[in-house]
Amino acid sequence: MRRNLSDDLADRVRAMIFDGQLAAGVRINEVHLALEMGVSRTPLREALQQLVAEEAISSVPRRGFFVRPLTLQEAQQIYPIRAFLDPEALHLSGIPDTERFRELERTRLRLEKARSVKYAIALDEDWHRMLWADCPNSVLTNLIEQFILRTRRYELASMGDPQIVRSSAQSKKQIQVMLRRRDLDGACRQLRESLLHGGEPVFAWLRAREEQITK
Amino acid sequence: MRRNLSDDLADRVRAMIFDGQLAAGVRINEVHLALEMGVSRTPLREALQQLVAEEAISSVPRRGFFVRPLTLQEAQQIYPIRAFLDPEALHLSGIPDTERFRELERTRLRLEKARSVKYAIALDEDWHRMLWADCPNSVLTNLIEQFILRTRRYELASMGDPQIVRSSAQSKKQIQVMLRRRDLDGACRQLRESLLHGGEPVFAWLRAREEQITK
DNA sequence: TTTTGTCGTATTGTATACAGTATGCAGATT
DNA sequence: AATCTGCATACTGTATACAATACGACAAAA
Repeated sequence: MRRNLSDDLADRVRAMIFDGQLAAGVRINEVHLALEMGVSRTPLREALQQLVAEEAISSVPRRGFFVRPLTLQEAQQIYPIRAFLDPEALHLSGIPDTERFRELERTRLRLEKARSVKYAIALDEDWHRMLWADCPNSVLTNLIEQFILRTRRYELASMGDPQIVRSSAQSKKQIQVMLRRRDLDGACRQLRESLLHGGEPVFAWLRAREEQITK
Repeated sequence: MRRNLSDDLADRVRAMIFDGQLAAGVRINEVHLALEMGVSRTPLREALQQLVAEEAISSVPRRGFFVRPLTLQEAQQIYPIRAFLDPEALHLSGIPDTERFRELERTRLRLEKARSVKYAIALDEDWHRMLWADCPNSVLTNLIEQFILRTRRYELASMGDPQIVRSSAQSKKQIQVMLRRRDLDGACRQLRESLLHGGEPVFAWLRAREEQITK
């Protein structure tokens, strides 16, 4: 099904935000950006509205669209939410089948060897998606996908080194072990812990940065 | 801060969907609707995109916008989500202060006496909002607000009688009692149960309706 | 009778034009 | 010097115009 220009634009602008081409906090000039992207303002505005719904940008009536800044406060609110969404989805998924176990392990190993940050983050996301791949509640999984986008932005910004992403490798292994033992509740608890602590490097980075700005 | 026309339109169209003026499943004719509302297509389309983000309508490229149908399947996915979002928010809010207790009780009493369905639903929503009024995680509360909109549509459609809304009155009372006893965890559990069962009348209505359609 | 193809029309997608408003600067006023 | 006021300008908000496409009706062929 062919998509609209607006949808493609949303992807492109999101990418520009994620890789810093559109810096956090800046005002988006619709005329400039439309010209730069070779489209008119109408579909661009529609794309920007989508990104507003994703909370990637904000809209101030009669002032324009702004790339939302990354704040410690927001990060500290987002990660705890994933910490109960993901386990809930895992719980509804049940114990993975053998095929899924293979995929989990394969992804985990690739993640250990990953060199680039972007790739490591993508693998980390994939690993998490596999945990609730069989979740029958698609409203819930769509919700998690939304939050994956929101956390991705923070992780891309804060991780200068794939090392940090891999720091959660140990807990991944542990979760897989518990699942293999068919201890679903235990795995959920472990996943919750993992996600709660997973935000720490991001928080640290934000704290350091906010102190820099203050001084 | 003055809002844009698009935002007002979003409210108006949402209201038209909620009260059935725009029936579930129908295709939205942009030209007609824009004419009818006395505006041009541009801000109307922007409004419709907002409603797409709220999952009130869906968009099929080159075919148009459609009012999303109400399905048993979706209802059965939405209510369980609120059943863990709301308690989480209550948990983060902590025990309400005395002022909030008064508000809770006042709202609960009004709800018992409510005559119209719309009013009863509004009071029910307000009562729930008060439970997590002190929740510091605004990302979470915004999320719940989104889901309140989604459940509201189902409740407005299914409840021909304020009686049904009041059916959860007993558990409200119980939750308040537990909070007064400063048993936060107990109240959260009770709230979870209440929300899980709260969907039942809606499910029953949808089941009955879907059978009607099938036969 | 069914199917397929073509054409006209209605409708969405995109571009452009116009209107209204926020912003910054120059000069005036205290 | 500081603040205010008016104006020019750049930008967003909305309307309109144009392009592309989906859909239905009708006709021709199997």
